[in-house]
Amino acid sequence: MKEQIKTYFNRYVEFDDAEIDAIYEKLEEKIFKKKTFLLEENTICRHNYFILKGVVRLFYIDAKGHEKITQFAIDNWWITHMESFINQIPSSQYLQAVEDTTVLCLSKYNLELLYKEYPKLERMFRLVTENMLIANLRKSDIYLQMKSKERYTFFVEKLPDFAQRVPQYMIASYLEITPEYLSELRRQRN
Amino acid sequence: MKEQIKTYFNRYVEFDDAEIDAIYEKLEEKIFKKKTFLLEENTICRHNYFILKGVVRLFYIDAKGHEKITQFAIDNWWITHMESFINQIPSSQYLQAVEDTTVLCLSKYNLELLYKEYPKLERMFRLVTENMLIANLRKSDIYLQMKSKERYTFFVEKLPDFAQRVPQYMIASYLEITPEYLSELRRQRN
DNA sequence: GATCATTCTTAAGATATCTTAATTTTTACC
DNA sequence: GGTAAAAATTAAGATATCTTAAGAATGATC
Repeated sequence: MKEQIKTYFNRYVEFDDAEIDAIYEKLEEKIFKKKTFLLEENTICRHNYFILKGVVRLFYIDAKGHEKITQFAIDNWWITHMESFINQIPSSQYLQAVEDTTVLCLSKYNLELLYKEYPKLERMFRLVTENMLIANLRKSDIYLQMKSKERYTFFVEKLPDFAQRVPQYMIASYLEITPEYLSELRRQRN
Repeated sequence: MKEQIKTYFNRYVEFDDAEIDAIYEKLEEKIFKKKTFLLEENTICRHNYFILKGVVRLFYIDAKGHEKITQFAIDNWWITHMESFINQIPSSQYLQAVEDTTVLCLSKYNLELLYKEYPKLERMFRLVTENMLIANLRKSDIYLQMKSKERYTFFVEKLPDFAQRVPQYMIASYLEITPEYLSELRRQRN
């Protein structure tokens, strides 16, 4: 487990083993069974989660009572409700395990401690956050340019890791399509 | 001008005057006349721009030849094409002054130098990037939950600074509405 | 102040996507 | 292996939004 996080961290900034050990000590490993909530609506998100293995979704319930998925995350991704975690305010969304998921929990408190002690970590998260921002901007661009059908083929082709581990109605939700319409799109040849 | 950037920087991290001076030296002030391009499609974005005064838009031309605006920025905002700037790859979008605009240009090269010399800056941009990410996620949520009409009233009410300085067809583009349809929405009382 | 360019509006017909509701298929569990 | 729960499909009617094309209004320039 420590190997996995070490490999990940060193992709961004070089940490020596002592540093990794010290950081690792502040992380708590936890298992969330399928359908378990890592975070519920209206509660403050105290952790940023690093997924060692599994799938997690972030979603909210809309005015009509339907779930709308805004983010998925799998192995080697960080997931949290950003606004809630960063500003320590109540979350408008839920974080839930889509399959049995093992995570490393990094509390806001420990993170701030670590930032003080290891400025390198400031750099790492600056880089990680930049990547998240770019990914997010890219997602917006895709939704802006593509119709439902294209979004679906794009998703299935470009993110097979997700497409295979997540039920179709969740993909529909993430792609901002009703499950019924996605079903119709799939029927149209190809 | 230096006062303005000092105030801005100190909102995130405390810098002393010597540090501000040193950072300020690496910034180049520039004026872009209305309709001038700060960045053109297919070129690498070499700078991150801090807007001292003015309005800038980020947009691309879609398959049908229509301009699609993805971001606006006004006084005291950073604007760049993130993916192009961070990874120094050709940009898929244009950056253009909507009105006469004064900016401070921070080159990728100078930024990397400054990161090495002033780790505090690493922290500042980590925080700035987090805020950008949160703003972006929030924007996505809004587009997900609101119909065109609501997006428009939301925009006009919540961002009057933009609404007043930008022509209506640009607002339409930013809100992902055709100008014709926005016109119709406005006619519907209120 | 006239003229050209830019921006905004109007309206009719087209289309992508949703809603609802019922049915079928697949999966999970005792 | 049978039954209940979850997921996926089908179809008909409704609706938000777009497209096209033309005209009106506003603003900028000599």
